[in-house]
Amino acid sequence: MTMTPTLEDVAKRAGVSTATVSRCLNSPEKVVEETRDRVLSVVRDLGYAPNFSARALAARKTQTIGAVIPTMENAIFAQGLQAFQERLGQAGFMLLVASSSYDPDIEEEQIRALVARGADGLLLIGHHRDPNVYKFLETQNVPALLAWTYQTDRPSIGFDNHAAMQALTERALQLGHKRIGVITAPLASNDRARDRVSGIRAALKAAGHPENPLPIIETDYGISNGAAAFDRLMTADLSPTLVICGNDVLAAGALRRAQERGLSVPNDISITGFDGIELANLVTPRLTTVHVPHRTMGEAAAETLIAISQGAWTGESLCLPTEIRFGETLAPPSN
Amino acid sequence: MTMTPTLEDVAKRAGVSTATVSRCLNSPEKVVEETRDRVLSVVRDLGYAPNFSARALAARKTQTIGAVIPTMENAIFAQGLQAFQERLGQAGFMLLVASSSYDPDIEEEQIRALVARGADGLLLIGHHRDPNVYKFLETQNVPALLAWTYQTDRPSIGFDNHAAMQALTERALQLGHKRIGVITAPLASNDRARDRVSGIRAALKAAGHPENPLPIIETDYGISNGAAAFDRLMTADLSPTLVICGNDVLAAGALRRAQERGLSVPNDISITGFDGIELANLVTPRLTTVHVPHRTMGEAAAETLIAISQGAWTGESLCLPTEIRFGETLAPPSN
DNA sequence: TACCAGTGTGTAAGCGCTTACATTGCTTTT
DNA sequence: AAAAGCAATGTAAGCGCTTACACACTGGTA
Repeated sequence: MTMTPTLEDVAKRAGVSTATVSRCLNSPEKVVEETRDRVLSVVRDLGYAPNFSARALAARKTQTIGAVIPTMENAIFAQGLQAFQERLGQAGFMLLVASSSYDPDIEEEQIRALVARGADGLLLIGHHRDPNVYKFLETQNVPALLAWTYQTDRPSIGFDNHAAMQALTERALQLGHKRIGVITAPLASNDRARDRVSGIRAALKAAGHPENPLPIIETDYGISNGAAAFDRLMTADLSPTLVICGNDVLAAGALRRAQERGLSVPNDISITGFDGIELANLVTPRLTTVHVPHRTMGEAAAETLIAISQGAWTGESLCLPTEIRFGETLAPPSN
Repeated sequence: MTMTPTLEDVAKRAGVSTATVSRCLNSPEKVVEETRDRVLSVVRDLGYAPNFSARALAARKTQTIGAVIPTMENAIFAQGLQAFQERLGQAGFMLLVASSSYDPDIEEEQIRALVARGADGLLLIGHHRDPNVYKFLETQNVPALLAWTYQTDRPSIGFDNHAAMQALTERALQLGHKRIGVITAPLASNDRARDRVSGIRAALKAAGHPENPLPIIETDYGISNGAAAFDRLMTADLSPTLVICGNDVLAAGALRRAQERGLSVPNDISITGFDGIELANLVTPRLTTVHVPHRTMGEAAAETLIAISQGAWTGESLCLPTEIRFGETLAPPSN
């Protein structure tokens, strides 16, 4: 097994010191052209690539940003993350991604792993986590930016889940809906979902609705889960005229099952989503949903994190506007 | 600014040597319980986290696997990658992801970056790339596993794009289709797309079809792109009775536009997809498509890469079976 | 009692880089 | 012609870990 070439190998072969080779690679303007050409051609011949660990150890920075997201399968995060990584790449940063499967313990583990790997900064989803995690990040001096949420007490970049869902619900209530069901992602491990549900409750309360018997079905992400949840909602005593879903995927599943059950949407029943992913426009009829600017958020997150890592940051959280996108799944109740 | 604690800080505070602290962390059974407890409690107090770069440098392995995928936004890769990373995580490996936006130069850059970061192995999508890239990987002694493709000359794990598409096309031809159009991802930068199109051509040839005037529209990933491509296909002289799409997303876009144009699918026109993502089942009517076992592939890829990195690998490429999933978008031509 | 194996720790030599500082050999300047 | 400045390069001290090896102690065993 051949050893992979090191800086020293290059230096020896080019007849210079390791310092000069290092300079050729990192600040070429400090080396006279002749030397530089010679060194670089040796680099090419040997197929030399710098050892990142050694470089990071010596230079004390990694040009790496870590992100822990709940899942990669979710189109929401994928799109934002893609934008995030593109922007990072432009600035010469790499992205380390880990996913937690919505499990706080796994998330903490991943955060520690990313910090250990020398991430210059971290992107985290949502705001709710064990205070020790935040303490740990402070001790380690690793800045963390929260996304998909908006908080004033920590650096964050996202939107107001509560207010957005409240606005959508109010709109629906104005149409006269009284019997309402909710399908949401599991609340225990998902603060965005909780914020959205609290937005629904706030709207109900403001409209003077009885608040107790709000049927809520919690289920994992997935179209078929949305469909199953819809069934459960319909077998409850009260058959709703409006089903508010915590995200578009669940809504798409609910919509499909409604149609399979012979219900006409929105004539017999209204259904709303949240997120505004492409899927919302693809189903028939198109979903009425809350549109979230994912790309913008991802790009802004990258810029913010880079700024933080360079010590140039104002410390302001950013709240992006969301907007209700009207499809054809929301209408006044028929009875 | 407080310095983050090092092994030595812990050692000093616990009154032991750095070697002992290191042992407590990496092979606890070698340290007597009393010492270990003392050390670990100091670790906790100080919020110590090992410096990964230093560890990697000293131990000469990173427990990190890199992956370069064309895009994160694509549900196909997302699902496989999620499975990949889950399996890696179980084995104590981390995943470094980079995306290339389907650009070979960017891909090469990303590969170099991942290698420099000490990836113990790489997951790459597809097989076609500059020979120098493979040479570089060999020089660096970094094993690479190709996925979403099946090749016998290099370690790979995937499926036969050509054969799968050929099978689907043959099936369609048996129904009597004569006028056929194709919508595909850009061929230049995507060997899977090329393989699929060559599968179509092979089927046409085998069935004795004239091969030259096969209208092919190349377009980027995206539902609206699929729709636009469908329009272009229909404005061509020959209006097809069958539109074969290179992936489900393009197919979904084509389907939607067909319906918007007042065409009944599959009565007036048949449309097929490829990939078998959830989307295929969500549209109405459901897509007839080729189903690819993404999770299985992702998991197998993880296991293979771990095996390779531990020197325990048989060297066999793996070809997973695909299967035609019949929805309701394929039927005999009406005229 | 002297010897040994076994166990728990310490010592110290790297791992492959970066970078502050020292050195060399020119040009300029005075 | 000597002093000074400057540009290009070399020297070597780490960065924070892992781990081979050395060492000290224990409790058998001969």
